[in-house]
Amino acid sequence: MSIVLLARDLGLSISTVSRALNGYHDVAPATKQRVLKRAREIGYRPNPGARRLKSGRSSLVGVILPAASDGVRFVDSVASSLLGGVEVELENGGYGLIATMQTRNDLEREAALYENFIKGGWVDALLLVRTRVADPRVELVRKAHIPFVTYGRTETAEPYAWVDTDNEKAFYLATLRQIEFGHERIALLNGPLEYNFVRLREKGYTRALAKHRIAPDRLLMLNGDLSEVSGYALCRSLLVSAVPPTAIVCATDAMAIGAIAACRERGMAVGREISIAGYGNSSASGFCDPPLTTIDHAVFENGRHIGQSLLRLLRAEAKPADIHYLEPVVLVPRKSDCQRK
Amino acid sequence: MSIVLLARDLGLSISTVSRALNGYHDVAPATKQRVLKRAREIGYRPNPGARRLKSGRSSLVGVILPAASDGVRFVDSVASSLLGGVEVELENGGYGLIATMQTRNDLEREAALYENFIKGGWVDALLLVRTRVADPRVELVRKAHIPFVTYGRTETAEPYAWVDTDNEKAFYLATLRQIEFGHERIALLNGPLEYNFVRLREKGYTRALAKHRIAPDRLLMLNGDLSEVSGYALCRSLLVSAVPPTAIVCATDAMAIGAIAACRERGMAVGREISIAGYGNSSASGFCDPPLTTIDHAVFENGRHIGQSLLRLLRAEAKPADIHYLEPVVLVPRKSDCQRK
DNA sequence: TAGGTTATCAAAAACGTTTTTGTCAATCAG
DNA sequence: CTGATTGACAAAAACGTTTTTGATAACCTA
Repeated sequence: MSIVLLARDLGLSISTVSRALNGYHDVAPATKQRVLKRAREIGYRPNPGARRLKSGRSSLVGVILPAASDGVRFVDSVASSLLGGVEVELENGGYGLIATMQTRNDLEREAALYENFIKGGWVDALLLVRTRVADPRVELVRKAHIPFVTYGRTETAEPYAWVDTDNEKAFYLATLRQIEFGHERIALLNGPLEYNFVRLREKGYTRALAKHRIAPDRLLMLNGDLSEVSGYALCRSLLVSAVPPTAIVCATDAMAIGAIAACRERGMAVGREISIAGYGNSSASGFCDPPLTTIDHAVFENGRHIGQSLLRLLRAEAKPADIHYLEPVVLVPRKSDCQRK
Repeated sequence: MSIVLLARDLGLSISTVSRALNGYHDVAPATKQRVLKRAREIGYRPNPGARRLKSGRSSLVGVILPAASDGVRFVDSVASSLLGGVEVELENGGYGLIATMQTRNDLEREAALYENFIKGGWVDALLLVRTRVADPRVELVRKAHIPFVTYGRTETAEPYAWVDTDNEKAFYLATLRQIEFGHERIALLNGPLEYNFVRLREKGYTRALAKHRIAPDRLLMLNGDLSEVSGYALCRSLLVSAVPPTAIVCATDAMAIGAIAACRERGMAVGREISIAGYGNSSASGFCDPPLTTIDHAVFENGRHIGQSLLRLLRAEAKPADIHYLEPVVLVPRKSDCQRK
């Protein structure tokens, strides 16, 4: 019974205190200041359950972090920066960010988890990460009539709010660089095809090839998970093939590091005899041997854009269809790729 | 008005429905089944705000994830596995896990954040990660009278519930291995001294030295953050010193990878001319050149222990003082360390 | 000066649960 | 057969807010 105590202490009614606290205009400026001051002194904190119950708002944005399975660990790669950026922006708008984990990743479980999270009424808006090409989550969330922003796009008819990194451009650039180095047999070590960013990276790759009239070779486009192990295994299989590639672009720095290990094992000098590029500009990428040519993308900035977008949606300042942001990428040239021998 | 709808539909009173749903014993088994069945059909979901408001329980455990600053990125390293383990166990007990981010890491902000999180009343229990030697958070949380478990220990008089990895043992083992290789000048690249695990790793290191009557050399015990950049910089400074070490044990695999890069730069063959070991058994550690000798610790298992401990605390099956678990570690020998030349 | 605005505050009704207390019949012990 | 116990349900009072509606006085306009 906290607000009544505060009201009694101030000699005011609960309603006036509530309205003062929530910045309504029908309370005298002097009283408002008095209430605010006393509330701070007394350490008054509105009960979020009660507030949520009455007003239907929780001032919280939610995100469900995908399971760490198959080497595709969202949390371990960019979550920290991304969510940091989101949080910073939301904080300005008076919102908080809560996350929960998705331990299993079968579809039924996933749907149930999202249902619970939304219907549970803990959050006012949602952030969807790791979007898939066909992603049932966006329909699910849309039906719940709760504002949401996706990090990464998906294939759906209805418009929705998204923020994404320019994956296609990234792989267009990386591939183009290899072509300019004189390479023609360029392999692509990519991730699981269900993810939308994987498709986009493939698209960028093929577009670069097409520009220079190089026929894409299906045998050079391999898909694994995004881990070092996978990069190692796929690269190995490439190297023993009849006509091995002279350059390899990888979906992640981790894969590239695995690929480098595979080359080393076969006695091939990466950055001299074979060309390798990664993606992500991970902290390790500058310290492997040779230092990895990679793509830098501003994850934190993406997070901030997401945060701003969520606020605009929550304040009804914009419609989902109006919110699209594509973060540019920049190629970081280092020593792992080279002129064709 | 959801439970009243359900009650009306069933021709029962709200109280009976509520008691049936919450498994009280004063409702006939037949009625209970009927209620449960209909509730599932109708898709009834108790409003968590209302429940929390009335009962004071939210069935949620919270964790605040530290900011990604100074290269010390908790989220990016172990959070995914750890929280996965926690979640899996909590789920069995009917609890959920929610996390929020700590974007700034000054002490006042931190205290305010924890205050809000607890007093806000969103969670029934707390998980504290990244414990420091003197950690104001445990006092803060204790005073709030909310059950909590720490991942990592801290120095405090009062007993508390903790789960930890055997950091001391890990560095005892890693250092011992170097000594057995014949090394005497063994450097330690460690993290920020404010963290408790950093102290413990130092302790393990000095204990191993002491066992073989090697005087610890302060000039060989360096502290940075836990990143590749830091490992690189610190190793570099060591190599140009008057009497460089012949072996280096590092607080993280990332630091070790940085250190390897520094050695390579100076033309020193790691694993032949100089001995380097890491910690964490990160996915990259097996693929660097040379593959890194490191320490494996079961993060997911730790998470499960934390989850179980939280449940025991929440059910008042145990006192905090009774909950202590030290996860064993295992050394993973690879090629980055070697006999002294 | 009379009637209508406006500014400032208060009363009271919700929001959807849980929990305490109460009711009524059926069962039991002696 | 009677008084006490138990089993199964219902009534109603909270929990701490927000919001709708009302009230009062002070201020305008004509």
